[in-house]
Amino acid sequence: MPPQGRRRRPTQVDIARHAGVSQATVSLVISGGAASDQIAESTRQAVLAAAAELGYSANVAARSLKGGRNHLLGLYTFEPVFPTDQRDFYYPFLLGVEEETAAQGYDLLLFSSVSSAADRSIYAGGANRLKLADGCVLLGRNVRREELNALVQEDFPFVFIGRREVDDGEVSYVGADYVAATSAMVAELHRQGHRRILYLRAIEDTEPTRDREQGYRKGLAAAGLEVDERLIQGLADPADLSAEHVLHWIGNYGVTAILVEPTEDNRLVDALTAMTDSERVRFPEDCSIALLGEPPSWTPELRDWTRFSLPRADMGRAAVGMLVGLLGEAQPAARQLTIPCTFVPGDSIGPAPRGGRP
Amino acid sequence: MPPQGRRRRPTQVDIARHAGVSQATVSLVISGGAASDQIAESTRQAVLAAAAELGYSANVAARSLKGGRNHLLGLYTFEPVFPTDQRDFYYPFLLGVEEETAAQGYDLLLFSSVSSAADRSIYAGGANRLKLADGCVLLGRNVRREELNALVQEDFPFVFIGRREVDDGEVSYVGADYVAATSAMVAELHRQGHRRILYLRAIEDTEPTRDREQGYRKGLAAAGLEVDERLIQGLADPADLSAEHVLHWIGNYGVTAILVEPTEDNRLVDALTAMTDSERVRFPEDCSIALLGEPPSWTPELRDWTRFSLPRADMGRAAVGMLVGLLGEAQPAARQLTIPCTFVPGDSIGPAPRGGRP
DNA sequence: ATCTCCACTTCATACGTATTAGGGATCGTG
DNA sequence: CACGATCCCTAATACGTATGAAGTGGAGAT
Repeated sequence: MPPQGRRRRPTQVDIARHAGVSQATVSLVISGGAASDQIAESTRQAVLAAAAELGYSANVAARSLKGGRNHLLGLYTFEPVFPTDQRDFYYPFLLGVEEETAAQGYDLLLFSSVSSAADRSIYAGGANRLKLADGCVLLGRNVRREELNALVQEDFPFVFIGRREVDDGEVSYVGADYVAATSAMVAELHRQGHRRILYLRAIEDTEPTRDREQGYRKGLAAAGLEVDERLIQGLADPADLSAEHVLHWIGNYGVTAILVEPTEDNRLVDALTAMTDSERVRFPEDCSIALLGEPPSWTPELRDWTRFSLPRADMGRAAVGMLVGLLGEAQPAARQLTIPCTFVPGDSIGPAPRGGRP
Repeated sequence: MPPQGRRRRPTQVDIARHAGVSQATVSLVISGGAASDQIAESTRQAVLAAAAELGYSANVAARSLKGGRNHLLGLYTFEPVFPTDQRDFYYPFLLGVEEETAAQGYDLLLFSSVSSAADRSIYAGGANRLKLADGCVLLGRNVRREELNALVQEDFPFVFIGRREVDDGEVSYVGADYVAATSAMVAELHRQGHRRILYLRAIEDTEPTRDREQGYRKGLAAAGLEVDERLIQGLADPADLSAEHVLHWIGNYGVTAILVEPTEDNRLVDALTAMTDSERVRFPEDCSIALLGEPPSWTPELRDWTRFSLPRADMGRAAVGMLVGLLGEAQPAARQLTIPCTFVPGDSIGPAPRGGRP
């Protein structure tokens, strides 16, 4: 006996019975594809009427099990986006993804059910949850490498927002051109007379960090400057950045400018603001400083730090466009797209101080 | 011949063959449920080893096909949320919905694939798209009544954010208490000496508007004031609100205070700002003014209008909680929940001018 | 009248998993 | 030795859809 509490949702079989045809006919009418013009108009109408009357809607699971498309794109983030202050950073990506998904005629499936950080796994419960969607956009800094590898091995169609690499195989991505942007930032500082430029990088060795370092070295080379490895400093937590640090670098290394890699949250900006407020070191009079990226949100009362900004919504849109492209191909090959960043002049860099160490 | 381009992912059958057991045994081991302690330890290990070696991951589609539920909650908005400036209004709802959805262990399906306003129908394509999800949260002001009716008839589980009524049957909703909030606003104005209070309502006769009007009448009654029907004015577009209007009301009707129903976009605030800038009428010196709700986003440089604000994220969370509750019931009955609004004092109301008409 | 052809519809099956009823050993017991 | 009991496993089936093959009936041709 079927459960009588919640009425079972109607299936194609129900419609078929109701309209006096076979389930196969219903399928042909509903999915409306190539073979559907084989159906007589009267039959088609009868089926549609029955479907409307019974309130039919296709079962996604069955459809995608069969191998067909269900017109869902997934969005999966490796970090929790919504509850934290990171959301200000990720929201523009989401916007772009959402917008383009709608424009392409897909619906968006937000993978978010995680009870704890440990559960934040694509393969939670032994299953690749992403497979519910036709393809997936991935996002986030703290990638689980083994999962990314597995995804590539399964060759599930996905596009990463941000450049990513895996050991074997290639990842499709839409990335920001950190190399060029960082290099340009070095060039600008060099133009203003700086010769001792410190690069403050994240500890983790992720692609975005590697790209910035590469841009730093490239920029120095282009300017004809030597790389002093002591000027590449790792910082576990940008909140640790203090006036003491900066004064030490100025005094001991002759540093006149600092490039800082920001985080997706507000820690870096908070640290900078604290430093400014302490008035122990002035930017850019004592030292120029520029951000290799853009903190989450920019409110007008915040200081206009020199930086470059990512076209986040554009990247989201481009990722969806690429994904839909991949889905259309029989033998999809990985694609890569790099989008330039925008230089934001700001007011935290200036000419190198004259009194610097020679 | 299997397609060699996209390699087929291993299934339980593959593992079974590999481990020399049956598919059923694999399923028992993998899903690990109640009956899995029936399996000999040696067999279990063999299966797990084979699964690991082949890189098995369960197929969600098949799993949820078998089970009926797919652990998806839908979010459908009757207005386009993302590309417009309305998004600032709807975003907090989305936040709450997303957060609670994740907390409840569901994924969120955003229905957004609409190419035109005409397509913005639940029943586009003759099928109820919402049914892709186990249940759905609905949102938006411009509801399609006939669709809402149909949804209720189908008894598809859904919760509306905002109070809604249908002709027959009951809608589950999480609404804001506009009646109490508006009534309280009237009381506050009365306390400050106002006797001639104009209510500027939306033209459309939706529940939120009706509730505000009810609160207005209730507030007047509680203050012992008569209702002058001329003081209830409809405004098709809040952008039409001008200094001329206000001066006319002050001069001809003796109005000393105005209550305005805001829109989800920035039109009302723009109109108010324009009026303030024109300096033809001053708030609150010439006339007090308060908003019956809250415009999309509040940036610090914006004037601090007196208003009340909706606990939008809370409403989103509550809606999801209610929906999950409904899904858990065998015979779900409609539920209603009303959440109080917060009074924001602001600076646009003050004591009634003395020189007003008696 | 028989055959062909065409337009339309149905049959049969596959997709991958969960589950229930039961089958085949092995063991203990009478 | 026969019989049930126990343990471990498998066969069979259902879930809802899509699709290539096969079938049906009627119109037209021979």
